[in-house]
Amino acid sequence: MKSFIAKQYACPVEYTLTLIGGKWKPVILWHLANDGIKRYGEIKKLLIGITHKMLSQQLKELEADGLIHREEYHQIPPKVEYSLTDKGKTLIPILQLMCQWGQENMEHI
Amino acid sequence: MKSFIAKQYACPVEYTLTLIGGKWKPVILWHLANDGIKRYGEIKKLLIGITHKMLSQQLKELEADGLIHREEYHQIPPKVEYSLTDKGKTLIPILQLMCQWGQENMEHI
DNA sequence: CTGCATCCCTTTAGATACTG
DNA sequence: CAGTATCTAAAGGGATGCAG
Repeated sequence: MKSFIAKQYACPVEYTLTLIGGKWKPVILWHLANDGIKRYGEIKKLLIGITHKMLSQQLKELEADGLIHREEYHQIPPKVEYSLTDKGKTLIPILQLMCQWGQENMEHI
Repeated sequence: MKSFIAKQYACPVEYTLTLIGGKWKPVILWHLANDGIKRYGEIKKLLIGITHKMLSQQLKELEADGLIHREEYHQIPPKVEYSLTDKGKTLIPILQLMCQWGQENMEHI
């Protein structure tokens, strides 16, 4: 999942999934898509069960892939806000489709 | 990724990704969507680099999740054919969207 | 040809502690 | 409040051999 390493993809779907796949990334993107700008701490409260380390890591990767924007305010205490970039916003239809499909199918578990 | 274990999902997207996420599943589904019925060996030839173990595992999980159908012919040598179920076919739009998004964005790497 | 089991190594993620 | 580093436990995936 190290986005900066050159890699060969057999299929574009595989590439897309390296950017938005995984346990946390889609949920992070989903919240930013719905709520716009969010602070680090706010995101952490929304993602029940995520560890501090994981959230930092995921946000860092999403930023490196140009999907989210990181705005840092140099204050004490620090304050950092995250939001979707234009590229990130183009993923919303995909997230919506997956969300819809999940809702329609997961109830039969 | 053990699909038969009860699990809580914070978001339907997460559930969807446990079914179609990962390195191989979307590609397998993609090929079955395009070509219809395929034999085990044919799929293996299409997925460059996949190991024997991985393919068996992924196919088994996809079958357990009701996304693909497994038709076994009791012959010597054995012959097994795989195809999408109706449920599996409902995923095609999602795969198409992800494929399209990947094509439009991965060229800028 | 297709599938399962085992061994083993690599990768990933959780817990904890520390910095600005 | 936000982020980093380290250590460790657990999961993932490759290679190989055996079975129907």
